[in-house]
Amino acid sequence: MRSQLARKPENTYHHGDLRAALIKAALREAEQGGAEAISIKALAKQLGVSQPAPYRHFADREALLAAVTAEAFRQLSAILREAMAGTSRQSKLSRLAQITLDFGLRRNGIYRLMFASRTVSCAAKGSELHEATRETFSLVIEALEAPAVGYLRERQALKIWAALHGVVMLAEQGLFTGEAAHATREELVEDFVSETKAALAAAIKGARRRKTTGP
Amino acid sequence: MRSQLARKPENTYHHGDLRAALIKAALREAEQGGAEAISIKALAKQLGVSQPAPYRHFADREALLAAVTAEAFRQLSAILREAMAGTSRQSKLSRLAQITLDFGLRRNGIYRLMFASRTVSCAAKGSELHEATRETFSLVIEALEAPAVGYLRERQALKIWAALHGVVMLAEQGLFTGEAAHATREELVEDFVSETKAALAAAIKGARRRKTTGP
DNA sequence: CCCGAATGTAATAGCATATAACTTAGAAAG
DNA sequence: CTTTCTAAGTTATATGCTATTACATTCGGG
Repeated sequence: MRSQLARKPENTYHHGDLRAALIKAALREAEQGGAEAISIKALAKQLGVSQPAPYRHFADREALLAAVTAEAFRQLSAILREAMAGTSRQSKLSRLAQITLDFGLRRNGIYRLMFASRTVSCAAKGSELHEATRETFSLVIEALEAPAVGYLRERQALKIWAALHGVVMLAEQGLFTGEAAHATREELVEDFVSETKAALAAAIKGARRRKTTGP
Repeated sequence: MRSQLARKPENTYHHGDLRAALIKAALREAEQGGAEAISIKALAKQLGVSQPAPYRHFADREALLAAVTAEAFRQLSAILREAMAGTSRQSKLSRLAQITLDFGLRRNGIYRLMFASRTVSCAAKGSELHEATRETFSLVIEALEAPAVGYLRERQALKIWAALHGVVMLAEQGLFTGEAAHATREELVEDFVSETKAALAAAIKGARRRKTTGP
């Protein structure tokens, strides 16, 4: 492995680490315009290499997009993990939710790349991208700290995760800026957080009862 | 205005209604591959006209996408409206939710065009597309039949609408097909539906109390 | 030191968007 | 009925992106 130089070290035939540089630059491009804003040609020009050079590292555009998307998921995971580290047990979920919302709105191009493209759904099971997405989701389950049976937690995790993405989506569409938006995105997210907690608590209670009194 | 013929009436210089035919054909293309699958050139070929012909009806590709997206929203509205017509007051919301989920999964290319592209968020306030999206959303509010103050209904409508789209998104990503998917998409949607109803009922109760006992 | 693999370049094919200049059909006015 | 104007379509072309092929260079291991 060579060191991860962001730029070509000037007048050298080889770039240093073109693969990493491509992903980094592509992420920057996608920041505004999403996947559509990622152009192999433009990236090559930016990095001072010839157009076909990127094809030495990625089979085609889709492969680059997949790698970029995986990197984006890892970044989100890192942000979430760090934020949740210094947070009390009971406010972990709220923090995860608000940070995801913020990420989805501020870095919306990236967000669309991650959740709204076909790239993800086409990712094979063992692929880098597939692993990255599952790892992010596992943080959601983690945030739902509770002495619950696995599948109860997973169900609530799925729900809060889904709700969260829905809010980002609608916010993007401008459904909150309308004349009759009597709730902020943050409020809605907080609603979902508390409903999730309540539902999980109720489910646990129900499960215990069934366990002690029999099925 | 000329009649809305789907195909070119053979050997005529003019098409008949190229604009409508383009939207129809584009919608068919997007069914599988989303917005990316829509190619002006390919559409022109399909309809038997020259490549630049579509530009007489749409300024550029974006404009065509916007029109197609608006049409998709109108179709969804029509489906929802029809389904809800013959449904009891209390199961309207559930029906709307399940039908939207089904639409999002079966016609996923179209769905991504509607909710996951930048086309919608860029739509100007008075535009055809903007109107179409707001009309669809108004059906959600309508489905939440309840003697509630407007903004209470709207808040819950936003929530269920968001949650719904999140479920579609995750389903697309394959988060339900994993080894540990202990809940179907339909079950999650039903969860959201009942939680929404409960939350709305609670909110109404709270509002009444504040009204009678003072703020 | 040399050879092979990895990585980059130049040239080019193919497809899509979009524009310009020209043509035709149809309708409206005289 | 003819003239004329406009909407709608055509051919030709410029530009930009993806991707492939054949060739060149660098680097590291034997």
